[in-house]
Amino acid sequence: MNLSIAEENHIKSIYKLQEGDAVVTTNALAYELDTKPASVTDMAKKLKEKKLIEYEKYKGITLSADGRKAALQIVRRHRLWECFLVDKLSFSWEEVHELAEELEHVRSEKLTNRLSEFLGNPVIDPHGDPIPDANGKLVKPRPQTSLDQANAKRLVVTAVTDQSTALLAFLNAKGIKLGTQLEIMAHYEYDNSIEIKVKGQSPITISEQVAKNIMVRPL
Amino acid sequence: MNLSIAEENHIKSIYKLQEGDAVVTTNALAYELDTKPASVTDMAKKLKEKKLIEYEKYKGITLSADGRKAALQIVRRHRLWECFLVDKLSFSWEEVHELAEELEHVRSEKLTNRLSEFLGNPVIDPHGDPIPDANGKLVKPRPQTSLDQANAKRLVVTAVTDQSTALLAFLNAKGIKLGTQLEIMAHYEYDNSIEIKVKGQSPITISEQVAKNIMVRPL
DNA sequence: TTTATTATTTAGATTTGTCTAAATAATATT
DNA sequence: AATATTATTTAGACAAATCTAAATAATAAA
Repeated sequence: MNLSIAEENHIKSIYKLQEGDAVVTTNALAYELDTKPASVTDMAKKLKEKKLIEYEKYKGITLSADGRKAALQIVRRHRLWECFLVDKLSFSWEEVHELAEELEHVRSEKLTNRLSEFLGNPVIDPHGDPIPDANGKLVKPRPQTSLDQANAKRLVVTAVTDQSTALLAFLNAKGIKLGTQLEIMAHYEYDNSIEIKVKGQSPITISEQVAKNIMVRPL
Repeated sequence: MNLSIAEENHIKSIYKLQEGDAVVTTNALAYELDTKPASVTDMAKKLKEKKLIEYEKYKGITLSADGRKAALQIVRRHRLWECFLVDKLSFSWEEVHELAEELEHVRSEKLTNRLSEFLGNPVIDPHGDPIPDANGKLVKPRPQTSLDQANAKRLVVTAVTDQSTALLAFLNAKGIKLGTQLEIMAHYEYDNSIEIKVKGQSPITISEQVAKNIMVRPL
């Protein structure tokens, strides 16, 4: 099955939005791909034709077994290239996504596998996300860590360990709750405070104590 | 100036066929790109519009200064990726061209320059062709060598040192003359004979003596 | 449960890159 | 020079991927 770049991008985004088995909505996919809902509908018909997704009018999209396999290959290539860029070419976290976005579309199993070998068959990428192996097997989903020792840049809040009203009030005031997406802007060694940016807001600084009680996982 | 993949491929092929300053013909370019003359005409109009080529109806194509600059960047990327594939991922000569053909279209100067650095800023690629530097400067064109010690796979005949009628008759019979494109299929250590394939013909074996008198350079 | 709102799809258009078939220009042959 | 051949261009068509505007379905609100 030979996929175009557009088809690959759709498959990849469906995989991302599914997060397991959820049904993906036309609008959500259009937003994710920075395109229009009408375009997504067009593509959905095509991908259904190719048996890569399950799709019925107005009922949303899920990947078929074949679609999931394809998605995992694309994700594998993307994350391996990110490793390459960071480990070998000294790029930093935040620069690599865009480049990997292009490199991932070079569809050669031999290249992919040799690249993986060259990198020492890494199992997580620089953002903390797991890299599927050649058969599409993923290592167990990355465990959550407390925000103060997260090593990925973009995170999502999964839990808050201290349930004190004081902390919850603070988090509430800052617009932080379960599922909130954060970006780590800086660590300040002096007091281990962390500057974070909540999606769509301006950056704020939080103390080590607060950070220790916020559980996160890489986005 | 943001070029599409199709535009880049045309620019690159024009550069290749120009070999310095020759005028490139619509048919030759179509053949090189495995496309149709009508398509080349269409693209020529577009590239002229973008001021990357000089082109007048029925008068053939040459690169403009800007076009040459663009071509050199593409060639640089292509050849660096070939180095990477051979030096780091242990691919062999003949496998890398196709892959580099795809990788070359990732247009990021930063990536290109870091890759070059990572490889030790090589000046020739695995086929013996020079790699333009970040400014588009090429090291002196690779010197011709005799066919028996050529280390690149695809070659073009540049001279024949022995002018004996016997040799010329032999070459003539085999369809080999100045400008003929050859491909080395195998070296036989036993008697240093070489199996070569003339473009469009079936492979033939030539003796060391003949090979010593055919001068070639990498294609 | 009717109405308003939001989500999704359809219909038809657009852009890019390509093609075929026919027309025209350039070149070679007689 | 007239004619044949080859090279190139034009005209019109097509597929892929996208879009806008309008129509329709699903969902939420009154």
